[in-house]
Amino acid sequence: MLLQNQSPVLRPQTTAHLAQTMSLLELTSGELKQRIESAIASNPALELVEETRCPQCHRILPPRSLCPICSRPNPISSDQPIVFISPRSIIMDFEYDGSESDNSQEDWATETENLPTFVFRQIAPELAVEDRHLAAHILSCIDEDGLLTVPPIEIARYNHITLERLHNVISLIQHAEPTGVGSPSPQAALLVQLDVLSETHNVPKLAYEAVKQGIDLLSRHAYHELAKVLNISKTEAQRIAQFISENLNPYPGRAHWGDIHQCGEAPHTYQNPDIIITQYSDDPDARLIVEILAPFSGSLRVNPLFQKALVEAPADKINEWQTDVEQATLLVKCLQQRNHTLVRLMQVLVVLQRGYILHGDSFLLPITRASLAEELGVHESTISRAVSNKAVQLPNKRIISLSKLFDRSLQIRTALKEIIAHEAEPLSDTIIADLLLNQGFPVARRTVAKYRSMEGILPARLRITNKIYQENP
DNA sequence: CTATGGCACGGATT
DNA sequence: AATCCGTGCCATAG
Repeated sequence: MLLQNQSPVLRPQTTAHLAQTMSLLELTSGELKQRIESAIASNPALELVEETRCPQCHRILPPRSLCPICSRPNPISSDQPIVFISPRSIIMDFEYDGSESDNSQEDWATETENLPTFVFRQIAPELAVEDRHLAAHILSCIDEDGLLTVPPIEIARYNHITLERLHNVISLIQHAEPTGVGSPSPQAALLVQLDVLSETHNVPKLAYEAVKQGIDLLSRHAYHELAKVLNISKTEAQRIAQFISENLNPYPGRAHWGDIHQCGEAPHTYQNPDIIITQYSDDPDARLIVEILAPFSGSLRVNPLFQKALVEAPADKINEWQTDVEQATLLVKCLQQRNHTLVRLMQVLVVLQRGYILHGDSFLLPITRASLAEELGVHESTISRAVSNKAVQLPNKRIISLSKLFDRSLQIRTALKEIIAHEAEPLSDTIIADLLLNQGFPVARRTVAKYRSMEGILPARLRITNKIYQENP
């Protein structure tokens, strides 16, 4: 019966199988959840079986499986991490208490970019119902820096509304966390931040003017000119500049993503993890535990009862039922394939990047997707798909994009930041390139320049001699 | 003359 | 096949 069933199913659909596995691979757990929910809703042959729990640690487990952690004889230290699919679903609850449930929610909730979601949640209560769609639209236009790149007029025209109404909504967005998000320019973001800051803190009187009139001077560190414009002394100007660079952020979107300024519990993070890495104990040699989050508790399978019933199916239904079973089988298989791939991927990856996972940016090894693909014996595009769009939570509670583990330049960029942070006097790009070479990073001078601008570091000429850097790990 | 930013090419990524 | 990123070459600013 099995053969009868499967050969006609699998042979013609091998390509479909492959294609579906691929498409499942690149899904976030949240997206996967939706995908599976809709599949279950439309296909009676699919069944979600109940979860079980490990008697010792109460982890939720797939049915009939042993707890991957408690069942290990020696779980404490080993090079090999424990990697497993964890059906606990701490995932993606985009609902906020409002009575919101219309289509605009889908628009943004399914996006993998979560800064918009984060902001939307905050402003939702204050938002008029008819402006929700508008807010979602605006938020979707925000770039990684948290700035609104599309000119407001275009948005207004597109939605057929007045500029005034648009500006009301934008202003609401700007005053949400991170303050200034959704501003059309760094300058506007700074102004909003000053505005908010002045309600609770003592803001230098001229800071506002400095930003308003001297934004370009400020960014070039041209203090004498700034002083002239504001009609104050140069040291005054420097003080104001200092205040601004310490308290304001021209790119509101960058603040929360990478930096480690809050070490406590994870604050609002913009992205829900797909993978969670924890340490078994405080021992630095302790084994790493990698949980790949499945989007539902329990596990998915083809309903055996339905399959049995197939034999006695009424004549008019038999075709329909048959395809249901076929599709269900396919989906389950693809899902297993996805999980299998992810597990193997993480197993290798975690071993390789252990240093980074435990000790931070400067230990990141430059791994290429291609090399990993070779090691695993899969096509590189498979890795590429598996890696994209996924977020991973590290033991220190930071959530980063999985693709960061493949970032060839991060290690160098942190080294570069180190150098500049500790420099006694501004070093030119050429010298920095040499220093990096000594540390084992052969980078071109030109590239140093690029990394600098990436990190928002000014050219040597414009740096102050003994600049104090706020961000120190 | 030196330090940088812009443009374009080749390899990696998707 | 389209796109992104590191790099080399050249023009420009100081």
